[in-house]
Amino acid sequence: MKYTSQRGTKDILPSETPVWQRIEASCRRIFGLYNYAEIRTPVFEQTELFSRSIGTDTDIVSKEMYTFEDRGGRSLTLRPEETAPVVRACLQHNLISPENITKLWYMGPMFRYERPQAGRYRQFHQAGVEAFGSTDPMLDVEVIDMAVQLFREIGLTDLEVDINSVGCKKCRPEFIKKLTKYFTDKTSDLCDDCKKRLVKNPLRVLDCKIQGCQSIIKAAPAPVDSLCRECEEHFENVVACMDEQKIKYKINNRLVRGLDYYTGTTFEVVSDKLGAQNAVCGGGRYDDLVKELGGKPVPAVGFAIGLERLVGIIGSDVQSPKSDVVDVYLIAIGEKAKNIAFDLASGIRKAGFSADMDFHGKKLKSQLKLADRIGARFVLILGEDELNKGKIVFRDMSEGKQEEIKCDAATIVEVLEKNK
RNA sequence: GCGGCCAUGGUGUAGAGGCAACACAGCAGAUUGUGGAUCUGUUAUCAGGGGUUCAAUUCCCCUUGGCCGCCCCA
Repeated sequence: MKYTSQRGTKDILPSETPVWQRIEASCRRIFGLYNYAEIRTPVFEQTELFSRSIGTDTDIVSKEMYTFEDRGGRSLTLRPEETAPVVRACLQHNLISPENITKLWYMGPMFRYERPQAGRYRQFHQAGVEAFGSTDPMLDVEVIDMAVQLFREIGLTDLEVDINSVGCKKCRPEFIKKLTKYFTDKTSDLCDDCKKRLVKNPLRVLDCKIQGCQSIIKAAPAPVDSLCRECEEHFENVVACMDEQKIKYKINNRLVRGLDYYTGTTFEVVSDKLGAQNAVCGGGRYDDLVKELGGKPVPAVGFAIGLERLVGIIGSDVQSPKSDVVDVYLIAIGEKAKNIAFDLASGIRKAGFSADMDFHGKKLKSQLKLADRIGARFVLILGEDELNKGKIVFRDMSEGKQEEIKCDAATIVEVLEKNK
């Protein structure tokens, strides 16, 4: 094969689009129920927007961005995530302020240059929300609840919500200091990766799955124990509100996210049906990002859902919806009949019935076979005999009965309405 | 960026150092213009390049791609 889709990219074929459409419809519905409005931003932005917001030392920025120079010498990057572009758009169009709440949702392709594997692609799709303008813990819970409701609507069970707090600008540095101190005299017992992490991003050591490290991590200080008063109070309120709303969750004090802009609450929704990449949804608070990108300080919470992963979970346990059937299949024999059929098809469609016909000049038998295969409910047959009589055969495919009716669009539509 | 496994018709799979097999799908046909069943026929330079050999699709190497894992993330 000469041309194939590029590494890490995938065609979503007609057999799969119904699942996608269902998910997309659910997203629209649920986000709408919470009064979030859709926003669409370009797929590329100036590179600096991402390096500034996500953090220069993160994996995303240091090695996963699709960055290129355009003909005008600008450094552009295909968006690896959507939070920064949404903030940029909000600032550019004055959509947010500290005094008002702005609730937005988005859906679309993201790009990250990584080795593809289960649940990971170079072009993948996310649907997400961002709520600006309040530090209210209840807003955190609203956002989490929205994700939970969405998954429920889609019919997913046995998902787990993990939450944690990574602290703010004030208490996080303190915690990192504490953590580094705890690990320094134990470095030799840590795995090689963790030794690197300890220097690059000490928080990530908490996330290590290696057994040897686990035993050390167990006794390590947890972020929740080092929160400042505001962060602690905020987190307690989030948890209390989750309880009140009866949203099931697990406090996971090893949950650390890889994007620098997160502050306070972080959460993930994980599924055990996904293999190594088990998070379907990730999010949290980012109270400093708007200011860092040049706006007034406006706190925010949001999440992103990985649509491929969602499809990955659903694919197995939800029956794929039946493909749409066509109402009428027109069978014409001969050029003259074909012309008339073409015209009739157009009239039938105008009345709101779907119609299709043959473009191969096949025999009656083959055309009938085709009509059967595509699931046509009715077939119209126009051959020599009918043509001479000014009639057309109207055949009900499931009954196997047929009758001759007058060959004009109005009569056909009338009969269709009657048989609906 | 690193590691493991893999690469045969449209699809899913066999196969063996010397004629590439089977199933499904597709198309055509089984007496004139009637679908779903059955039967018949038909569909492959065995991913690309190099090497070993009288002979490679089979063995070896490289490349590319796929799947999975690490890292990280959705």
